[in-house]
Amino acid sequence: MSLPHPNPDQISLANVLAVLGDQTRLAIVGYLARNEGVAMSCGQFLDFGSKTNLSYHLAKLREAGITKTEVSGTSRLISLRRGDLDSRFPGLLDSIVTAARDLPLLERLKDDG
Amino acid sequence: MSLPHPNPDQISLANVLAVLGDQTRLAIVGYLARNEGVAMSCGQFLDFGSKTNLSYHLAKLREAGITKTEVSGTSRLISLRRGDLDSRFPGLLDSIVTAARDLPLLERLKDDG
DNA sequence: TCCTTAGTTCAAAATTCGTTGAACTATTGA
DNA sequence: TCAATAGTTCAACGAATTTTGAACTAAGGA
Repeated sequence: MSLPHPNPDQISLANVLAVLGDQTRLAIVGYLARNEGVAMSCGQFLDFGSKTNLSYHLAKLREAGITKTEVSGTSRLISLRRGDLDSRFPGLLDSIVTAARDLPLLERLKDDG
Repeated sequence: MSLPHPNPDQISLANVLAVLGDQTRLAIVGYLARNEGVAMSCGQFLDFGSKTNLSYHLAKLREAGITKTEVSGTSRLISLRRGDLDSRFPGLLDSIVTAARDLPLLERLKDDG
């Protein structure tokens, strides 16, 4: 129930890379980056997999320190931990998100700019 | 015997991240980056694992397009494919190598600058 | 030619990962 | 209170990954 997040200094580079080395999670992060500022709930990602499956991938992202998950009523709001990632691994998130721009899975959700 | 390498356009972001999301391979890349220009053979990395195990990890790095392996007599010379990586994923390698600078495994080999 | 050095390949074992459905919790709204 | 919505947890399963030792290849030097 408590949704544990690692502290910034507990975020490990190898783990961040391993967690992002998966098509589904990379697509989720690409989508979050492209819509930074907009509140995202788990349901936004149903194109990427089943509800159960997304719960698994979103937990991996949270546990790696890549995303923040806030409980809001019956849903959860998911966002990138951009500040923490940028200060811990300068330039990493930007280079990944840029390179992920036209990944096949992401194309499915290209309804924005 | 032939040591196949992927073409630059065959290098996949998710695969690069997955392959680097491993302590041993990340340490190898960190060491290669720190000694760019110096010819490296597999034996340089024996501190990171057994001969067999290194052969496995070095093959993964080569197959992902991260390193180049050239046969030279009885040994192989390993180098980063920096140009290919930089043009395909700008900034990625630098941010990873910078962030990997003081990774525990790498400390073992800190005999250089 | 024979030995050594450098590294690969193979098969087996151990581990970890991704996906699934069924059952569950918690919040909201009627 | 009752039902619907949003998401989690659990156990199970197959697939992929890592690690290991034993056997192998290929080049170089004595």
